[in-house]
Amino acid sequence: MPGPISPWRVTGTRERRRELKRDAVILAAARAFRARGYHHTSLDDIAALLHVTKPTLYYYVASKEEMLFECFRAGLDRIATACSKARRGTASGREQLIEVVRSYVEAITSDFGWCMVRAEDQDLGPELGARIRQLKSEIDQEIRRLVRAGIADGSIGDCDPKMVAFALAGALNWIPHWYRDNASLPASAIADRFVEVFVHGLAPRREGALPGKSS
Amino acid sequence: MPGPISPWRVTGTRERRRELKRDAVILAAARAFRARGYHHTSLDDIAALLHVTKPTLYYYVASKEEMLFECFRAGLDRIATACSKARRGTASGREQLIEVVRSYVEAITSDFGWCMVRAEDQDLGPELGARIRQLKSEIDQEIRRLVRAGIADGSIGDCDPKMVAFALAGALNWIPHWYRDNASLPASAIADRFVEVFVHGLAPRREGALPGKSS
Amino acid sequence: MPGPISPWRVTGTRERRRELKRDAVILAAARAFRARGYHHTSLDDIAALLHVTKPTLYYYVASKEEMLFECFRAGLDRIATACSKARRGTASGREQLIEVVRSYVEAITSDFGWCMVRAEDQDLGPELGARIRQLKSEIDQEIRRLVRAGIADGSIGDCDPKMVAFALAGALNWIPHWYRDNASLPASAIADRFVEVFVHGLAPRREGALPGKSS
Amino acid sequence: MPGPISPWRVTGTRERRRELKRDAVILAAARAFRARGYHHTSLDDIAALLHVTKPTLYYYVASKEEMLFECFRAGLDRIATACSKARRGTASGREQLIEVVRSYVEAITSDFGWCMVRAEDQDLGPELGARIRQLKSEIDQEIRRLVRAGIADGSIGDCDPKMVAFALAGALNWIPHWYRDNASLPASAIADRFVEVFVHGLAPRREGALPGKSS
DNA sequence: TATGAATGAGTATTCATTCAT
DNA sequence: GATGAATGAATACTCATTCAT
Repeated sequence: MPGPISPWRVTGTRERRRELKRDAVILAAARAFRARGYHHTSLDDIAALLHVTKPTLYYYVASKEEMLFECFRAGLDRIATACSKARRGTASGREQLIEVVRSYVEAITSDFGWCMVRAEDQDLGPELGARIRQLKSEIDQEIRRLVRAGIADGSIGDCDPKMVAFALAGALNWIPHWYRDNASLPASAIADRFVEVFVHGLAPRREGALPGKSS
Repeated sequence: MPGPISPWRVTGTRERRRELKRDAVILAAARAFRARGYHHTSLDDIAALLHVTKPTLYYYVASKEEMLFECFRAGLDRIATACSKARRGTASGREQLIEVVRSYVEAITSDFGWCMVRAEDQDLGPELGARIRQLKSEIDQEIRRLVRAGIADGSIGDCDPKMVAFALAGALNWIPHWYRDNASLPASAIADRFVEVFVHGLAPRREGALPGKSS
Repeated sequence: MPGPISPWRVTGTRERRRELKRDAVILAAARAFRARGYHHTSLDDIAALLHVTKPTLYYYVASKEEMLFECFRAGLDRIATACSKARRGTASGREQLIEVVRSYVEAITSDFGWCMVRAEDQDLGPELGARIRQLKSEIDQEIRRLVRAGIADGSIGDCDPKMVAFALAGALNWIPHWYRDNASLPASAIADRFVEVFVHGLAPRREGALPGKSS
Repeated sequence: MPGPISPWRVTGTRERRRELKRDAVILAAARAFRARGYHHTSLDDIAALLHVTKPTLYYYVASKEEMLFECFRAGLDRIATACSKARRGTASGREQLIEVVRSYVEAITSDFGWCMVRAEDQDLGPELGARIRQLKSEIDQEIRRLVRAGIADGSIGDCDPKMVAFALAGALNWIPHWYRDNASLPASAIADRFVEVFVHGLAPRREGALPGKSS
């Protein structure tokens, strides 16, 4: 996943080349932000990662703020996609929720995961800040919806959907705080453990208890 | 909890007054950081909150970094206290863990909660940064220990203590992201819901299942 | 020697232009330091001299300290060059020493003379401070060497080379304290007088020795 | 000469006690300035040397500037005294000049020597700055006068009194740059060497020449 | 006398951003 | 497309100085 990211010197249609480079800028930004934090990352740092000079960045991006926004969005989009994909299925609310968790873990361990949860929307102006908050809210609502669906179809026990969504999202969003690319469990294993906890809880399961689908 | 915080013009022994003022500086910093973010808070902002001039802050604190450190510490100390208090009991691992969760929620919804989890230790020099990381690690270890104790005494089912600790801490640490002093459930209620989820999971409980302590 | 020093708006290769501008920054700093003293000179002052804004200075120089260092070095280099040039000759030790004095006076009446002797190496960090002290020491050693050479070849009478070097260097280094570009003797005349004093002393020269009324 | 300098806790008439303390403040300042440089010495530093707090200093001295002024003056006074003392004698100009040199060396190796020559009158306001410049000028004039007297009475050869005064003062004033209390020759020995150089010059003395008082 | 507390004024440094080339 | 050069704005920190007690 790391590797060289500078597509300067690349071929394709003008349009395509430009797009590739812009993506590379965003990705480099995401990595730098993750490594040093947004405020401790200067545009020079990012430019250096791309073997380019600072003003060049402005050819692809309007401002540092926009970089952050795009990083946010890249991360949030993955989650949102995960959510809507899960919803298209016909499985029970619980099964759909589990599916979302799996995709969520996958997404949040990516390069953009850090930005998604650690970057502060304080750093975005009111305009972009509002858009990000909107995206975050949609994901939140989606999770609550799934919980409610589960309660409705009997696959989830009685609970407070809002708090459950907060607890679940919190556990997932916290991953970038401790996840290390090379030193942590693979995303799928993390997801397994999380599903286990959230589905069955910590209380010991008694004989003949729920035939959960824990892997 | 908010209210006036400036103890300028207050009485008491010199020692005591100085201590009060220093605490007020830290608290004002914590609130400002929570409201605007660390990097968007200037010392002038904090000074203004206290109706004092900037250099006065330096009379009580060595640097902006030290302010952040003290905020960190104020929050972490509460959690650490909660942990060690819980451990002193003779209850089962699970009961102790639940107790920690309750105190944790109480602590993290305080003014210092935000700093504790959102402030980046990137902003601390190597010296102070290391100390914070140490404190955080201790809390993490403590939680894992309780999980293991619960597994050992049978009050907690088989699980991966490390991942469980991450999930639990994540859910708890995420609280400052959504908690609003006046608009959210009271801390005790949040704790109840969280305990419910983490102890019993989302799967519907079968008749006559665990006699949990759900409220 | 004063004259306009801002090469902003000048031509040449990019490399060359940059070099010229950096030199201009150093020179402007030297003049400002000489006029107002290091600590009373703000970067704004220097920037104003160059009709440039403050951050521009940082494009050419890393810090105010570096400016001072370069001023130091510019002056010391001239002296060092004078010393080594003199030594290459085959003249007697005394003649070489006299040659050094002439070049020394020339150098120390330059714009950088003041920095060389009046700026305190206290103002340089340990790193740069050490380098400056090293350069100063080399010049000192060089002068002592010439004195010793003179004693050896008989062109200089018996004396304490170290103290002679101190006396000589002191007289020369003091020049910036009283020298005024427009109001003092030209450098060569100053050198003549100094050579006269140091070579023959104050005692009247006469056929058959002085009827000194030595105590 | 170093030793403890704080006379707080001392007896005597009120007047006398105050005077002693003021002197101690000036001396502490002189030492601090010599050790760290004027601009790198804070009033806290000086107060600490005296085991006193900063505002206390203001009870004895009007400002940091005044401290510097008094240090200047303390040094210059010693020189001036040396000059006028020498002049009272009936010896030849040369002998009087030699006497001045001896006293000068004695004075300039004192704690105040550094301030006298290294402190910049830039740091004094126009008022005090002018007074210092006046004092310095008087000493300069005095030396020139002695040189002229020597020329007149035949004890000094033909020369440019102004340049000779500059050379001589330079050599003497430079002493604080290299003099170390514990590691250099004693003042009297330094004076001997300097007198030797300035009286007889570096040129080897011819047979039967001056029966100088070389050590 | 001495001090704890407070402050006003000043300054080096950083960095996102712009623009002529 | 890309860059060298320049800048405006912002901010942490220092310190001499004052004053009520």
